[in-house]
Amino acid sequence: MTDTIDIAPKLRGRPREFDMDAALDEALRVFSERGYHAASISELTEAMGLTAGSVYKAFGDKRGIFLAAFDRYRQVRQPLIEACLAEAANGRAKLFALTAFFAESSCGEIGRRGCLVVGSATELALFDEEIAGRVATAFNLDERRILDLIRLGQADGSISQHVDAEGIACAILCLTKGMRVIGKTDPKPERMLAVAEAAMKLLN
Amino acid sequence: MTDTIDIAPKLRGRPREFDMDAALDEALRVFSERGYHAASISELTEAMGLTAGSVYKAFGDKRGIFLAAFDRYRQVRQPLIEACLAEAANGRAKLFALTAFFAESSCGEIGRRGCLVVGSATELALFDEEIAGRVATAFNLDERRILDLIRLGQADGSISQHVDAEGIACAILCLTKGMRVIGKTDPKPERMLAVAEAAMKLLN
DNA sequence: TCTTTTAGGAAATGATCGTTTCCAAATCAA
DNA sequence: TTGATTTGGAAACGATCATTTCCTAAAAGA
Repeated sequence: MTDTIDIAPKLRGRPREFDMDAALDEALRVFSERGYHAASISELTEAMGLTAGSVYKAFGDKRGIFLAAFDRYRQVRQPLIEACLAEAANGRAKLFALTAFFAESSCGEIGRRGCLVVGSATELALFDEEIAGRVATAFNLDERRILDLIRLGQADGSISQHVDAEGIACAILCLTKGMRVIGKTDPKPERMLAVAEAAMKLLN
Repeated sequence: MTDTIDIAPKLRGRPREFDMDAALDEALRVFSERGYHAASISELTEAMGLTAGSVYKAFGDKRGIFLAAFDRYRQVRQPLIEACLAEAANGRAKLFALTAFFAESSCGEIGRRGCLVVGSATELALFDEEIAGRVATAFNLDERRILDLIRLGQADGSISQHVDAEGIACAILCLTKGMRVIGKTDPKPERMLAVAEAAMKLLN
C-alpha cells in the first residue's frame, strides 16, 4: 500500500532530490503534535525541508501528505513492537512486553506527542471514510496480534485455556490505546508501568 | 467554575434571550463531531441558533465557546454516571456498571461522536496549558472515582484487600478512555460489553 | 423620563489557509 | 543534441477563517 510512494521507480524526468522517509518522519511528527487541521502547510513544508510546490507535486494535497505520513508511522512503529515481543519467552511474557512497550510510549516527550492512529480516530474518522478505514484496519491488526499472543500463551501453557480470548484481546486493545490518551497528560512512568502489570490479571 | 457563565446574575442591560445550556449542548456536539479546529464559527453559530455577534458577546472567542462547552459536557455526563452507579449493590457491581456504561457510550451514534475530553486530550492538550489542565483534572477525578469504588469494594467484601488498588484504578481509567477511542470505529456492542466483562478480572 | 448597560444581528475586516501557476533545472528517450 | 517529462521553488490565487464594527433593541438605575 505504501509501495506506490516509497518504491515507484519514476524512470523519466528530473529525479526527486529529497529523502521521502525523512520528510515523512517530520510530517508525521507535526501531524502527531498539532493534529491534522492545526498542522498548516507552511509548518509542514518547513519541517520537511521542502517548498509547497514540491510537496504538492509529491503528495497531491494536504490529505495526501497525511495519508503517506499515517502509513509511514505504522511502518516505523511495527518493527519496534516486533523487536520488543521477540525478546519475551512465551505468550504471557510477550503480552507483558507489549503492554510495557505501550506504557513507555505513553510517557515523556513521545507520550505527549501522542499516537497518530489514535489522533486520527478522534479527529478524522467520523467524516473521512478512507481514514476511518485505515484506522479500523490498524486497530484490527493490533487486536489480532494480541489475540494471536493469547493463543500462543494458551499453546505454550502460560495462559489458561478457559479464558475468553477475544474479549481479553479487545480489552487489551482498549487498554493500550487508552494509555496513549492518558499519555497526553504527562503521567508518571511508574503509574503507566503499574497499568501494564495490572493488565496481566486479564489473562488469569 | 462554570458558575461564572451559568449563574452570574447580570442585573443591568438587555437580558439574554437564548438558553445557555441548550446552546452549549449544540456547541459540544459540533466540537465532539468535528474536533476543535475543524469546527467553524459559522457551523457553531448555526447549530447554536445564534449569530456570530451574540456568540462573541457571550463567550469572547472561539476558545471561550469551547471551554464553556467542555465544562457543560462534563456537567451533563457526570449525573448519568452517578445514576448508573447508584443502581449497583456493592463496589464490584458499581465498577461493572461503570465499565458497562462506557461500553454503551462507545457504540452507535454516541460512540462515533466520541468523548470531548478524550478529543481535547489528543487534539489540544499539547499546546494549550489551560485545556491540558482541565483534561488532567477530568482524568484525575475519573481515576479517583474508580479508586474510591475499589476501596468501597474492599470495604464491603466484594473485592480482595490484597490488590494494587491504585494500579487497577489507572488501568480501568485507561481501559474506559480506550473504549471511547475504539468507539470511533463503530464497534459491535457485544464486543464492547465483552471488554467490560473482561475488565472485572482486574479486580481479582 | 433619560441615561447606562447589555444583547441581537448584519456586514465588513484582515489574516491565514490550502492550492495553483509559472518557470528554471535536471534527467531520460530518441 | 533535441524533446519529453518530472522536480524545485517563488509568487500569486481565491476561499474561508476568526474576529470586529456598528447599529438597533431591551432592560435597569436614577
